[in-house]
Amino acid sequence: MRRIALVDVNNFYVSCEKLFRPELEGKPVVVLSNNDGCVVSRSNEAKALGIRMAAPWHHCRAIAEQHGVVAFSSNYGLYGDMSRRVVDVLSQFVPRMDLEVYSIDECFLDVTKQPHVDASAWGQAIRQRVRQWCGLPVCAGIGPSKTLAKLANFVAKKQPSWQGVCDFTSLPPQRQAALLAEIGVGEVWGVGRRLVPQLAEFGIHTAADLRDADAASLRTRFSVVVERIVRELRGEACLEVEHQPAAKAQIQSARSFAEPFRELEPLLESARAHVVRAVEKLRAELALAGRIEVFLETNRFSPDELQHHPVASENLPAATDDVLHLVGVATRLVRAMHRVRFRYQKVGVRLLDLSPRSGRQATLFDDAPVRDARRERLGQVLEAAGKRWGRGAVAPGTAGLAGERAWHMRRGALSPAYTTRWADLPVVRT
DNA sequence: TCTGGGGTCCTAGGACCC
DNA sequence: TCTGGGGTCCTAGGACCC
Repeated sequence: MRRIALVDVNNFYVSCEKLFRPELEGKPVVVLSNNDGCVVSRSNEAKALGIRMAAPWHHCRAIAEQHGVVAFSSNYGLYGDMSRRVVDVLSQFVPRMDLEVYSIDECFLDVTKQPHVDASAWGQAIRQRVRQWCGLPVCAGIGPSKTLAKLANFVAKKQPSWQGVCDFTSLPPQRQAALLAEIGVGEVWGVGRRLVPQLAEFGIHTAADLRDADAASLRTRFSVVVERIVRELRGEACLEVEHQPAAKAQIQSARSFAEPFRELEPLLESARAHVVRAVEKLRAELALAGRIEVFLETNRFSPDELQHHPVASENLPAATDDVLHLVGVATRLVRAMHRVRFRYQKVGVRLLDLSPRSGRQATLFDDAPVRDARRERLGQVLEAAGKRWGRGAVAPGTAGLAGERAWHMRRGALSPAYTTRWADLPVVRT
């Protein structure tokens, strides 16, 4: 039987912030999304106050003030660095081949080949070492499939008696069934809020109900995805632990503004900056884009606002990572979509049809290998400058330089870059 | 006043081809 | 008046994840 562990950090972003602010222990703390828009991480105390995941922050203001909730803007530099440290520790417990970094705060570990008799003790050892070396609390769930590992992790987190580790594989079948019967079907990985009421029509309310449902008829009614969830719940590993991340199919850069704009110019600047950022990511992927898409959005949440959500895209004559060419195309697309009567709240750029850079395809009428070489050199220089002085330090004309943009985002409560900037290192007093 | 950003996968349906 | 069968490719939309 396969044995797969899911290890994740509890309340990850909040735990990172609390690590450097120990006086916040026991206090309600939240971390907000970009633009300080939504709550994306909550301490247990904040959860207890009824602050919901993804709740708009301005809806929580009253309760936050009343209970002294401490809010942070998201500090992805810090979280990314802490994430790498956790992965480093986990790599000591399984070969790199058997480790999948699934998200910024979660890893799947394939422990099938591990010789330990007692997976719970092994999980406790992981907890102890991550706590000691990174200062972060983690939980572990172990199951015969990824879906059951996820559920075991959920159980380990919710029920204190497990002490943060639940090995589903070691439980007798009746005990497994009883656990699954306590868990709402919406907690199952892959069952979202739309599916819950539709499954209820089939009399499926708990994880146990879903496991025991007729897989074939669910496939007909829904899709192969739901069928696969059923099989995974039965202990059949349909999903592998993938140690190598799959090549990206698309790259996106988009942001809401602090204030909406009618004018063309800030939209152009923003779109160009998104192209620059997307190309940075593209180059980091060692990939080329075959198509670019640009979109504008008005404020979807405002019923009084005139709505406009145009999308425009263009196939590129040859797959490219040429930032100047892409800026030119994006500029043209934004100009064509923009209408002055709307107040735009968001601009975004997507690079699609990605292909590996090594497989670069010249066009039939490729007339300018010399220009290509110069453009390539320019791309490298921009990339190096961005790494050295920070993103947006150097940008193609009128992409707007960092620090002087009218369309910045709100980030009112940002914590220091404790682990990634010398000036922000915490000082230890003796 | 104030509602994130970045992804993936699946399916249905239309256009088109032989 | 009759109007196949099989296939690909593309796009839009829906659902999910963190």
